[in-house]
Amino acid sequence: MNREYSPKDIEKKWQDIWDNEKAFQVRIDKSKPKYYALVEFPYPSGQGLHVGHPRPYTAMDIVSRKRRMQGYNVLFPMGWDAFGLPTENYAIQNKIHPKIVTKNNVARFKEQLKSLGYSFDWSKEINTTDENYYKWTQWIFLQLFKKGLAYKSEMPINFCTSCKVGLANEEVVNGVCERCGSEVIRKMQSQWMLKITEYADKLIDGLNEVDYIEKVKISQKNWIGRSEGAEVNFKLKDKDEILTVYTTRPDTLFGATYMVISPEHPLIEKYKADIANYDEVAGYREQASKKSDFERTELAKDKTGVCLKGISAINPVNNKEIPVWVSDYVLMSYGTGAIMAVPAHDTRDWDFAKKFGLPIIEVVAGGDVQNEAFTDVATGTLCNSDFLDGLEVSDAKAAITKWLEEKGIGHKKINFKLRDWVFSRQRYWGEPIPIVKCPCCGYVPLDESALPLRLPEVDSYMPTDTGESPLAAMRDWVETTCPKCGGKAERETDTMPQWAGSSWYFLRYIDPDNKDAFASKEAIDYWMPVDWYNGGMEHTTLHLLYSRFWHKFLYDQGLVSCSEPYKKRTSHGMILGLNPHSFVNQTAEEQKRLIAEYGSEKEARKALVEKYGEMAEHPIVKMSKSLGNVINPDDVVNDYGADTMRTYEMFIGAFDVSAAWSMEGVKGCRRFLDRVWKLQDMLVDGDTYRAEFETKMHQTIKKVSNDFEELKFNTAIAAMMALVNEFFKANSVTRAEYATLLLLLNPVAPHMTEELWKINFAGKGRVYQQKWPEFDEAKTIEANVEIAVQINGKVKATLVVGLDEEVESVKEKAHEIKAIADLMAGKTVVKEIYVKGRILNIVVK
RNA sequence: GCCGGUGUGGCGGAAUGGCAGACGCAGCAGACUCAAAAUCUGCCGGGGGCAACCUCGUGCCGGUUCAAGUCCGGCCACCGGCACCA
Repeated sequence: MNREYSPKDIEKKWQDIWDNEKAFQVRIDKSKPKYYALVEFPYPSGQGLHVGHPRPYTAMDIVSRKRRMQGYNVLFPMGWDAFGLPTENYAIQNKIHPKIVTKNNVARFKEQLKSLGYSFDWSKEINTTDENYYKWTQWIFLQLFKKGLAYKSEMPINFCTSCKVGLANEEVVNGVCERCGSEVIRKMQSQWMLKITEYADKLIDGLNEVDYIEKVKISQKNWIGRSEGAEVNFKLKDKDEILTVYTTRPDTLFGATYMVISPEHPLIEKYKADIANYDEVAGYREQASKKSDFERTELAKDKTGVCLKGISAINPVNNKEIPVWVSDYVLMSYGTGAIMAVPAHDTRDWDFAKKFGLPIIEVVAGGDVQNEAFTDVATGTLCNSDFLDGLEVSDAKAAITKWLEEKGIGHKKINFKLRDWVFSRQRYWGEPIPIVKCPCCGYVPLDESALPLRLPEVDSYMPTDTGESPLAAMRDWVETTCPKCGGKAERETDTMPQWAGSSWYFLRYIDPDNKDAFASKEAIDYWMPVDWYNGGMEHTTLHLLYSRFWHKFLYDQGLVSCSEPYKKRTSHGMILGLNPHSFVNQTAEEQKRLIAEYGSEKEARKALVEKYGEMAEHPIVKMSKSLGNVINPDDVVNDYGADTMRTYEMFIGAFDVSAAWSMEGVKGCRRFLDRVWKLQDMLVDGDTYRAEFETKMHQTIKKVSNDFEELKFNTAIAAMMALVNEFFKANSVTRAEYATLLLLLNPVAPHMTEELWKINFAGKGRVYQQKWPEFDEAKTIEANVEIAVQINGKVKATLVVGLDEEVESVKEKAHEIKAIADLMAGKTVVKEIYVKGRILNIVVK
């Protein structure tokens, strides 16, 4: 009898052994195929590790460990995305330097991650707030600046009227300040911008060469929002002026009954004198500018606007005079800031036309345009459109575009929803932007030798009431000399957004201590691209887009050797908690009691909603302190062990779907590991698989190997559980069988399997040094199989046949079964379908 | 409104168009125990039948097929994201 399974006694021990043996440290080794596995590095928040963190980490740890056993040189690094708001806010509240807060949080996170036994190469640890790291973030910014991809622009920021502080989007909740609940307005501020729009096409096209899960590709494409249409010039009546619009529906040009320009459109000021109701228009513009983003969206359905009296336009296709309106449903930031309105075939124009009594002219037949806009482009033919009449929409688009180009009044045009990236934050805890503003030379970049531009010590991290960064108050830091002319100049006081550090971190892991470059050419050529990158769905648009943009830029500068940073991208689901207030999460007794108390389940549910609010209807919710359903990973590791934690995180459900935590489920996984431990007491000699286990062994190796590659960890573990159950039934396991089981299980439960290996297979080294088990396809197939015999598609009997048995023999045997014979009595066989090794379906009449 | 996802036992969830419910949890029964826990073994979708067995069953309605959770068409509900992008 071997000793009890006690994770506490073995887990720390193995973690130390791996550290001492430098088991997972890698260096460039051209004799082996490389494999770069990447997980999103965490933001080290004050709350410590959440049970959601280990899900992707364990998954990629499994992949990494398996790859090593398969002979790959695996890089699996970890670091800290440590600049950010929560740290800064915590620092403000507690008057502790964010550097210290970060240091403490990182220490805690690291200890927690270490306790889970991940095979990270800690020698490559990075931290975005280290000056040796952000030196290179700043360096890349300078390259962008030098190539004209970083520029300054007036942009609105969120500004809290009470705190008098600029807010990040995530600090604005339902249009009010997250902290004080006061109104948030938009305030214009000069901001650094990155010209990501220049890479819009490349970012779409690049998706064709990478292996991302489909929904990630779709969301990237949607975010970039490429649309094809045309720009059309409208003449203003009695003026030498052209108003250009962008439209995706040039085919509906004959239905344009008015035009709309954005409140910010320069036309208003230019023709101020001609606009009879200028005061009204200016008032409307004023009102629109005050509207917060929240109001703009909330009031989306209710259209507002003012007609420009004294100004009108000419529709170029029929020379009809049409009015020009101003409305905030037209955005200055998309297209030309002006539209032609076709109320019959655009929902927004239709709403506006109905409200202001503007004419609606049908130009695509097929709908009922007086009652509803007809926007279907797949059906319908053109009407009331002169030379376009009778054409399908797509043909009409081509015809009118050609016509416009011939007449010189319009041309084909592609537009993107993607906007340039607002790269400034009026905050302290971020990378300083290495730019100096000189009264003579304008914006001047620091010399590369001046990097890193360190964050200075300040007295207060609180943003200023002008909306500027706290750095602005540091006069002796701000006041500097111009690198170009040597005259007096001021430093940029904005810092970079949190996205900056994470836009290139995978490049630093491969050569983290390099002093001369962000990474050496040799390291880049060997390790890049990332072979498999897993992360959360919440980062599939922005982070992925931003980092691909930076990488493509570096590629264009010849600084990296591949145009896409990530070969493969997958996503994991969130870990949620059970809502303790929800009816369905009550125990059976409690449910009965509630039904008795309130008369019916419906009434009981209603009562719970009254008591706990709408949330009570949702059985699965985000973990929150107020609900008391937060699970602390440390507790799970303490009570059940890291291996159980890892196993459960993988067994909880399909990897890409959200799952609710269950402590009962954790216990089940611990029981499974206990059984694996106990198997050593059933160990019998045998260097091979026993005949009766051979198929099962090969099947399990195949299943586990394939499932680990496809992120189907739950079914891989289920297969191992089933195998263990078989050994228990036999009350024995051979050494060969047990060894294979331990190797298969090692990526999931590395500590326990190393310990069992050491106890039972002494002298054979570590599990992490072993080869991954192989299977023989031929041996995964059973010689004899049980098939189902159906009559008219319904299973009536089962039958054991040889896999390669002749069809006639199978049929013969089936007809001999009494139940089948009885059912067929007096019927004629229409046909019989035999699917090899699966089913025999006899169709009778 | 648009995009994406999900819907299967009491619960988490399995099922290349081929025996729905693998594996786990909870539950029930038995073994062990003075007893309980732990452990081991068995049962475990609903309805009917003493039983062999019959019958219904994968959100709803229709279709394709010898055969549909799976494919096609039309809905419904919930979740996530985007949201006046012309």
